[in-house]
Amino acid sequence: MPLHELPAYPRPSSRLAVVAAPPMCSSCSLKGLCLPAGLEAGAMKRLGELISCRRRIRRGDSLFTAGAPFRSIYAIRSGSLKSCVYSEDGQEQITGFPMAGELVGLDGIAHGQHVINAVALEDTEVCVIGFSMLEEIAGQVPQLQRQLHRLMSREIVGDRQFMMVLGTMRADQRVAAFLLNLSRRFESRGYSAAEFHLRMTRREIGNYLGIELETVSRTLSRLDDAGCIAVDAKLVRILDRSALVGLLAEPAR
Amino acid sequence: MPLHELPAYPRPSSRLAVVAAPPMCSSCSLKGLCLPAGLEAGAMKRLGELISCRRRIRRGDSLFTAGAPFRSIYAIRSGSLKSCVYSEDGQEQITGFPMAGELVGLDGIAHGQHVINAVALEDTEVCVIGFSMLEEIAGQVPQLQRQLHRLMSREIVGDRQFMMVLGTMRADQRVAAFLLNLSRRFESRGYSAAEFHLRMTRREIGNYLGIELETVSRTLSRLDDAGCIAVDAKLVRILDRSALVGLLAEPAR
DNA sequence: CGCTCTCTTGAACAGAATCAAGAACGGTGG
DNA sequence: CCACCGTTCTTGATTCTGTTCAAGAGAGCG
Repeated sequence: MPLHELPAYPRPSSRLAVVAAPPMCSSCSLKGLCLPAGLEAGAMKRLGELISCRRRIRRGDSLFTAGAPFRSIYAIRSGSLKSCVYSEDGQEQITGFPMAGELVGLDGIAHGQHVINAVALEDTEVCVIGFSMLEEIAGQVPQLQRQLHRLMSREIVGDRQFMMVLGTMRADQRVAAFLLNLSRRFESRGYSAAEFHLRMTRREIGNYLGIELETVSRTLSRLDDAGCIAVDAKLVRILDRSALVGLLAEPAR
Repeated sequence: MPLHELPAYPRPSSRLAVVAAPPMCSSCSLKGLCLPAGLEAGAMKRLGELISCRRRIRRGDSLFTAGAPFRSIYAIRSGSLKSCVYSEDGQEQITGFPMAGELVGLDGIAHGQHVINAVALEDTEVCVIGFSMLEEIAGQVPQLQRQLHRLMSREIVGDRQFMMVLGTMRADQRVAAFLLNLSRRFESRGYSAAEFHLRMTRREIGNYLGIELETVSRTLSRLDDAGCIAVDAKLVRILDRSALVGLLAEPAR
């Protein structure tokens, strides 16, 4: 069954935007990817205490916007987001497409208010984690502290590696790198690595990759013609993974 | 007196690469920028305890390389570095030019070993901060914990904002943004915002900005002709700051 | 059902890369 | 102190990748 038909998670029946039900990290299927990764039972219980509530964001709505006061970070339970920054003249730059199991909002720690915007690409649910409480408990539970640091560091590493994409790659390599990245992340969430649904538009992909939407479209068509992938609108199937990997190994721009 | 003639800090007379003398954050002129920023006396003392030693790196030598086990982070006392990642085929991507008062090595937390390389652009001195000890003391000193998180978050925010440069800007805008960024950072360290010395080559600037070194050279010449800046080899004077800022506001690529 | 947004594809154009050559600089050793 | 070498930098000519402009097809939504 293709990914886009799967209900990511059963919807709670409540229509409230904020869901009060205690989420319980220990029973969450994402615990291996998220903040509780590697925590022993006791530490996981402490972590559970501080997850005050869940919040649902409808497609197109913001989880937080630049300038908003920073109080919480968010663990994505289901769905996906785009995180983006805006220049003074309103130009958008998408800096990532966080998905289930990933943490967003870490940008707010620096100055006490968010610098980045997080917009839902589809209906999305997050666990709200009060940050001052998280810091307090992290001070008592070294495992949790370490995991928080690991995740922040991973963010830095990911950003740095993405600079390689923006700094050195041709358009077709950027698109290939993007598809391979999505594939890997879907796979580590238990979905197919070979077939997935793009939640973002060509324009958003292009913006993220530093190329125009027409170039994204053309590149996808060309990779399709070459038999590397099969594109049907937002549905992508990876037919020849090694060809994509090979593209990245090419001498580059 | 132009910046490049100023001795950044008095050199210790010892010729050893590792300097044992206790550095004392409280008396360091960079304490307002670095890890001790905002710490009260007690917390600063605890921080001082865990700075085991200083280390000097000669121009061209590495502070750490990708793959090296992660044990410490480093606070730059004087000098400057380039941090870079390499692809499997050896392609370099420079991800930043950290300077005095900034922290490097945070990339290592994620996987217990460094992912990034840090190479000295000039003779450089750093304070070595054992990370497990830092985490331990941060657990006891909330102020320090908060400051560590702030600095990691700042790293993330800076990376995201730099993606705007790589993703949306023309070559001349990238160069202008680069110069303005350097200017601001020199200024916050007490140096002139209008006149400074580039510690990196045109090739390194181009690599960082995702353009070719010829384009960097041409752009600098053009900005010079336009009267925005005066370039004499590695010495840059900013003559018309608002013109540079105006460039950034232009509709972009 | 019609509207808007998204996507694809083509043609012309432009900005930056590449190739090339010479000048300037910095370090080394005679 | 100066000649030499390699590296860095500048500048020009040419090429090419990707952008821009344009038009039509397709999909989603009220």
